[in-house]
Amino acid sequence: MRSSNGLSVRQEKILNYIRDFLKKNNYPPAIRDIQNDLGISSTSVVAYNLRILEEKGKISRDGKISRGISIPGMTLDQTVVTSHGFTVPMLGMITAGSPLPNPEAINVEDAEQIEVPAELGSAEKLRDVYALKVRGYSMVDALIGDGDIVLLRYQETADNGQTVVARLVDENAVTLKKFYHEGERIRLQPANVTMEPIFTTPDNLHIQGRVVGVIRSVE
Amino acid sequence: MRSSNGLSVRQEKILNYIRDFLKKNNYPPAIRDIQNDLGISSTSVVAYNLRILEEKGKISRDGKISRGISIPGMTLDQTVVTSHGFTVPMLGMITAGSPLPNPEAINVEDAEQIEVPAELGSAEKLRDVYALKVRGYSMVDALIGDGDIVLLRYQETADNGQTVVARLVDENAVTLKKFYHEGERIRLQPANVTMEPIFTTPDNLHIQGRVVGVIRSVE
DNA sequence: ATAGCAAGCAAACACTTGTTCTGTCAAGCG
DNA sequence: CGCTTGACAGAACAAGTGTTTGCTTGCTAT
Repeated sequence: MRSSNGLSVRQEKILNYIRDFLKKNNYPPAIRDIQNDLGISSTSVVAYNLRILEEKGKISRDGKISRGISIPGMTLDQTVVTSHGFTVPMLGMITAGSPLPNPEAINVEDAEQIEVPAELGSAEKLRDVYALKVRGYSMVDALIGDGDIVLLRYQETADNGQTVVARLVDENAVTLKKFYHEGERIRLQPANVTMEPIFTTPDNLHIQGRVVGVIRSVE
Repeated sequence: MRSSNGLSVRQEKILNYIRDFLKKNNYPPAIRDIQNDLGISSTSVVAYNLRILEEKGKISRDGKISRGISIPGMTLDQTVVTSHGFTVPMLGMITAGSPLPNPEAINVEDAEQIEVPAELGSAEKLRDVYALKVRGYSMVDALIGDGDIVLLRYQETADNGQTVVARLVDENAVTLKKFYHEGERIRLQPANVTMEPIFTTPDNLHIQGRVVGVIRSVE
């Protein structure tokens, strides 16, 4: 049984194991680490599959040298707290009315990461931050336009006037709007004079994050 | 002889060697790698100094495990296709009418550098890019608000409709406006319905850059 | 069936590599 | 002067680790 990328299940497991091991320890695993932790009966089987992984370019090895495995695309970098941005996962697109996959359901590991300028916040502040690409013009009066990337901090509550990603449970829709709690009801206000607000109840609303930054590329 | 950080010369050499080795190979060096490449006579000397480096927190080790050295602050990260952001100098503030120091006169080296997401352009495209912080609301209709950081590519010409930093020679003023070349005259148009355009001649105008990106932090 | 082959198994082997033990040497100190 | 301590040397040892070899399996094409 093979998966779509042409690797056997075992090879894929090994590859993932190496990746995880590297992330965790910052040095590569030994063949016997792989063998034991994946429950493989013999080191030669691991060696055999590593050879194939190398032929396919998934890993590269420094022959004979212990733990001489590395994964192309993974590099050891000095993280300089002061001058570096941080990366946040780009989880998709948002349009008024279009469904957005639940961030927690998404494999954040696999999501494309985008770099965020340090000016937009410290590492602390950027915890639980993700990015969405905006489609449409419903927030132009809030200076958010089509094609902009919005940075969102995941939170389930908001203050009046904040711009939030709101999920309407019944409609199963997700939308980017300004949030106003008005007595018993919630008003979701587009920042565009030509558009009407949406009214709903707290029951029907799940806030999925609040806008903390905007990034735009001008061509 | 010790250096300012309390490490002996040899310890510092070892530390640097480990760092370099990691960058180069993406896996840690063995004690004998260190020994040979630094011309140290015995593995025990290396082990001795490694112990000290660990006590001082400069490295961390996974005892007994071969090549189990890592440097706190260096982490193995998946570099996504978007690789890294780039830094551009933050040269100051811009408001309609306020003077802007000539970018070439500024010591770019000394300017505060801000990090730019790779999404805003490749290294190639970001050549000659600088940043300014926007004061005022003259460009709100172009989705640029007070406090936004605009990224500008230095260029002396522009196409109609592009947002540029324009210096009015006679007035000795600098302003962020949309650029329109209309026959013999130039129209500098604020993106704000409540504000009037400025008309001038090509002689009196020096374009100092064009907006290529916007970064906003929302509190 | 039978040969071929990918994949796996088990054990033995040899090289790597960290550790430890025993000294040496110079500097600081009462 | 004898003692201690930091730094280093050399060598032997014990794990740690990659490789190799020979032997199954199970499947597929001939």
